[in-house]
Amino acid sequence: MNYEEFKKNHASSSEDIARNIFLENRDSIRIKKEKTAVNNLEKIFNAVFSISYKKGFQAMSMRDLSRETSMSLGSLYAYFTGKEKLLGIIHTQGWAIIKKNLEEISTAHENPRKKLSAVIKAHIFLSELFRPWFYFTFMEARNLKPTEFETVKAMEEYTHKTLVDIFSLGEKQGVFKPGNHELTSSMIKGIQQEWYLKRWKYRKLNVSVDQFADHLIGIVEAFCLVQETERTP
Amino acid sequence: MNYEEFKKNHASSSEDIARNIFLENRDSIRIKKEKTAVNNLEKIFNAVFSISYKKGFQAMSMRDLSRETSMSLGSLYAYFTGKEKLLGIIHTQGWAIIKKNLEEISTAHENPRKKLSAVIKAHIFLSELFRPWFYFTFMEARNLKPTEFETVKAMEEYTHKTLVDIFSLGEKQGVFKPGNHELTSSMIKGIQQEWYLKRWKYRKLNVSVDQFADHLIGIVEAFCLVQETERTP
DNA sequence: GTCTATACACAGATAGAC
DNA sequence: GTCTATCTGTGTATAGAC
Repeated sequence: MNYEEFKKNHASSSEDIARNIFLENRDSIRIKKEKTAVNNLEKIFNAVFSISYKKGFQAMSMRDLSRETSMSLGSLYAYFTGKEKLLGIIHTQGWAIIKKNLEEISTAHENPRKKLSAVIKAHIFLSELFRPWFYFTFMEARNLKPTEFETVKAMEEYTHKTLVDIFSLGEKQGVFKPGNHELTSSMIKGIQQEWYLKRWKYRKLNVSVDQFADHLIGIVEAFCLVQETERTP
Repeated sequence: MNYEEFKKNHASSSEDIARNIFLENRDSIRIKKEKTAVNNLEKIFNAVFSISYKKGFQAMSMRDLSRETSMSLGSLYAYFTGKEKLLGIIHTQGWAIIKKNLEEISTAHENPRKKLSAVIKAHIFLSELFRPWFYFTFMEARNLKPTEFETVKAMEEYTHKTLVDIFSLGEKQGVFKPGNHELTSSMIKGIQQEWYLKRWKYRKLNVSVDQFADHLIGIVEAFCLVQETERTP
């Protein structure tokens, strides 16, 4: 599985996401016509990502957002009740996207080695496909209300646990070496984060998402796979 | 070398740092008595880290800072000309600390394997020792003026290059396998960042900084060291 | 549905008494 | 050196015309 294939199976356009947000927040959105609402929501979220990427969500003023979307302040407030609500919507939606897609993948494959590489790749490909959502969710998590922040941490632990379980399974089957799987999994997550946090760096180094994913898998397998020589002495 | 040993050789107390900041910014600081200035600067920086950690530098108001330091607004402005200047001082000082210490280390050791592990460890230990500085420098880099932001990127490339050079040297000497050293180095940096960005997680997992560093080195060596069996067939 | 105009709170920053 | 009081700009948010 490479990125192109992954994209075909998992692509939801940013229009689909906007529609989803519209449907889930119909009560707080004052606009009733679906087509207009979805269109403008898409514009709004893109603008939020663009501005927040440069200076952070806190530093983004509603006037900035108004300028970037070419909508007036008054109009903006017809789409969400306030800046905090806007933040909440993005986080909720962001995690929904990630969760939905990751769950699909981690259940596939039997063989631990294949399972491991599939899950690691899927996570990276997903972060590439929804990069603004991943970046935003990581960088702006501090601004969340405690209850919302808890769901973020829970999600972090869920993806972490997925990896740990695969390592444990593989160890039991004698495919992976024993070791501190918690730590190994955390470090893998750190590298995955590197991909979407420092996208500019890899663009500059001319590294494709497939190269990046394969390199990571190479490192992980070198560390955890039981060597041929050890299995057939 | 473990963390305790490292600490003894490299510890500058937060008072030392405050003194350094005082000496380097004497012209913009209105307070003349060294003892008072150093004392209050220390209090100020600790407060900035504490508040920024929770809600970010942008969201921290001068009134927040006044409350946390038990100093009045007027007094604060005797120590720096404005909020932006404060940000600049922290970044400049942060990078100075990191650079000074890393340069000392990367010149030691001849053997590439030892050199690699020393540099990787040193970086992690340093980030542990000056965690607030590392965390702040990473999370608040977006708020810097372009010129200051450039020095941050330059520093990032400097530490990156240090690793790449060690891998190249080791490859030439037949100690390390050939491979994409740029990518390997980047991934190591990602893991190092993981340590100071998610400190809460490792506290919860009960992982010490020594364990973390050793585990990382284990992974890297499994991947890049030329195997015994390959060297003596 | 979208706009302009405006209310009101709070930000950063300074002046000047002590 | 430190304080209180205050200036001025900008922020979020809303009311009401079109």
